[in-house]
Amino acid sequence: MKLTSKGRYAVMALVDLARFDNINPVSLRDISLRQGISLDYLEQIFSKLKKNKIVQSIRGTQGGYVLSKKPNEIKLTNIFHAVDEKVKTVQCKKESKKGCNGKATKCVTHNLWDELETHINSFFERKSLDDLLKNNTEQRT
Amino acid sequence: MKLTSKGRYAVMALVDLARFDNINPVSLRDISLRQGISLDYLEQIFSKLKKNKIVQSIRGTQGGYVLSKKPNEIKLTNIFHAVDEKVKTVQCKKESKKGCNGKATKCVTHNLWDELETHINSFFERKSLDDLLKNNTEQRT
DNA sequence: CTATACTTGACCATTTTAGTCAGGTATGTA
DNA sequence: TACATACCTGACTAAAATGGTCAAGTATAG
Repeated sequence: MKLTSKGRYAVMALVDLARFDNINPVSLRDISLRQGISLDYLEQIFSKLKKNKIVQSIRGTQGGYVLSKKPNEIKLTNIFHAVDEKVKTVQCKKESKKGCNGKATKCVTHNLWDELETHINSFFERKSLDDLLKNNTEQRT
Repeated sequence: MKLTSKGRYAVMALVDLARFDNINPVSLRDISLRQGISLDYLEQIFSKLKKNKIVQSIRGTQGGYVLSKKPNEIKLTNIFHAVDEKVKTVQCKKESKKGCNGKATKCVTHNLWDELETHINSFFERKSLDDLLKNNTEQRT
């Protein structure tokens, strides 16, 4: 089980954005430099964040991105969902009530993964961008 | 983030084992047939489980594997650890106190992933093979 | 002595990841 | 109006991880 860097980058970029977008729109180039993330990759990520209405874009010179909601309204769940970072625990398709792996019965672990998914998602559901902002400010020296 | 099938197979196989090993050692061939997991792949998995003293092997005709502890003493944590299924959240090396991604400061999300890891591990820590056995027995019709 | 079943290690196809590259298009400013 | 900035899109790709297979053993019960 692992968390991909796409999700991590998305969170890092949004924290960065949240810190500066009350002044001006923030360009991806700035985020790229500050966070050490490839510009081209950021563009892919922001394209998804935009589709999911987490950020808004402002084109042209001096353009950039701004959050489309307040930091405390943006849950990590929303971010991960936007960039397709999802907790995939089981392959067994949920639709097929019959069972998993072509067996007649549910595989013995089916319920386990369901529980796990719920457990993890509850964590992401609780955390908002705002929480991270605070946390980070405290840490700065 | 996803859970690989190696971890899932390991749990499935061990539940199977726990159900039958009080009678005879259970051969991988039987598990393979019952659970629909490739025999060759099972061998890889059991090699690791054995190294981590979760199962014992008995060679020869009528041989097979048995659990080396009681089901309630085998936590999911142990199983996942044995088959190298770990929750990898951050790439930033923990050793290098300096920071992540070559930055001078910790990346803003560093603590977040640590928290998440703890959160997930606590789930696996609570669950034992025994829990799954009960759960499964109840479900059988 | 032979069938069964564990043991080991090399190998491989496919998929996913983490990007890069090459073009655009829109728009504020000079 | 020109042009620099910055968003936008899609195709492409190297490297790693995944989910196995294959081959050649070794140990032991019967």
